[in-house]
Amino acid sequence: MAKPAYHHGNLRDALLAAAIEILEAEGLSALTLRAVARRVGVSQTAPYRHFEGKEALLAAVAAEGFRRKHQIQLNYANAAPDTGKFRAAGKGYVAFGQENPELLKLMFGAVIRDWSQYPELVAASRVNYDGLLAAAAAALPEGSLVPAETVASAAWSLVHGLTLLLVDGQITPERAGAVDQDALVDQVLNMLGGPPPKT
Amino acid sequence: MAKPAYHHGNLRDALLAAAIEILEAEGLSALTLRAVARRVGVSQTAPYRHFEGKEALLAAVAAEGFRRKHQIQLNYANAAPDTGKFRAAGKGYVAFGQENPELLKLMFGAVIRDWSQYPELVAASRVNYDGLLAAAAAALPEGSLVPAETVASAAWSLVHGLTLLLVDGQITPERAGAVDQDALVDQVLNMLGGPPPKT
DNA sequence: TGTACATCAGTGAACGCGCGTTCACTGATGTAC
DNA sequence: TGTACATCAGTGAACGCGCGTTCACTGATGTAC
Repeated sequence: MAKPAYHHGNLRDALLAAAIEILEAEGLSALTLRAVARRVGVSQTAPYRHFEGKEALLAAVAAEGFRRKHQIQLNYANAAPDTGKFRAAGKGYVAFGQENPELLKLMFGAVIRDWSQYPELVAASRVNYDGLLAAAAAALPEGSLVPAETVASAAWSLVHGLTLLLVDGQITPERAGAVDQDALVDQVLNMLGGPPPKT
Repeated sequence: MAKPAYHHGNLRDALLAAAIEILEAEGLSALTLRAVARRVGVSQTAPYRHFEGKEALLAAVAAEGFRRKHQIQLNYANAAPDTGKFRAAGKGYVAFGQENPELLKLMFGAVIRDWSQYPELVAASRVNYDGLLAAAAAALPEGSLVPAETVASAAWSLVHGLTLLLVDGQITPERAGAVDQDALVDQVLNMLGGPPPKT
């Protein structure tokens, strides 16, 4: 295992992991096929054994991003009581975005032009979206006049925007009048669907 | 005016306009100094007379973006009655983003690493933010327990996220259970701060 | 009004670089018998 | 168990390309007298 074998054994996964590391450390413009190969310690043409080309690698990275994000949101929700699962999933979203801001932007940006070419990506994002919808439905008070789809879209928008504005430094605790970032996130989430509870 | 003079006369503005056109038509990766010069019909080194380098051009483009966005939001707010100005400014945000999605991402993305190097950019974004804060304060019911900063941050997050998810095709009227995009935006905006009014 | 000259905007050739992708190849693996 | 051979993962040289930036330059403008 120590010395590099001719056959890597798990090159595809290693390339994906390296790509995400480069993405977060140096940004999208530094994420090149050659840089990924370099980081794994393999020749610059080796990635073509596992990906059709650069865009296919990016699509696989994005799909992996959706899987990781979904898992984090599940973890957050599972750790919360029933009444707090929807909010907890939102906090998981923010947490994922703060650890992987560039990945999040790749997942939602227009870098991958035609998603239909990458079923793995479509599937991973679909699983994540279905989780959102189910959580929104479960969080609705019974007899609600608002459909779950609307709540889901609004919650998604709020959390997505908050995450991006936080990681880009546009919203800060200072600007938002909050003592720290946790309080900031709570205050913003409280604004969805009603005034904050009077404590 | 018809034939190209040796001195352009307004090259700086022409370069900015060309840069925005390229950005929206072909994306950030196509936005190169050479492409901008080409589009204006000037030698590839001419931009250096007006910008220190590529990043300075990008910063000027982002600043122009903030100015345009601010103006559109003002136009929307001015056309609305007092009670609807805050919401109208939000709709102006969405409208700007739909016409200039790549520009919006450049303005808020991490492409320009150190804003402090570009006072024009800091000033333009500041003006825009101050407008948000003032509109949020004006929209608060008297005696509100929620500070304007919190409302501003939540509204900004909601509208920013909605805009990006719309232009990236992640939220659609179909997914959100809305008849069309106007209705979708209204429904999502209604979710801020309380349940929708029973019509 | 005319001229000398400083200033400044734009030119065009050139540099070094890293990129995505292709190609013919070689080394390792696993299967048939 | 041993051997022949097909398969497949990874190699390394090479291609053409567009990029940001530099340099010495030239043409146009405007000001001093």
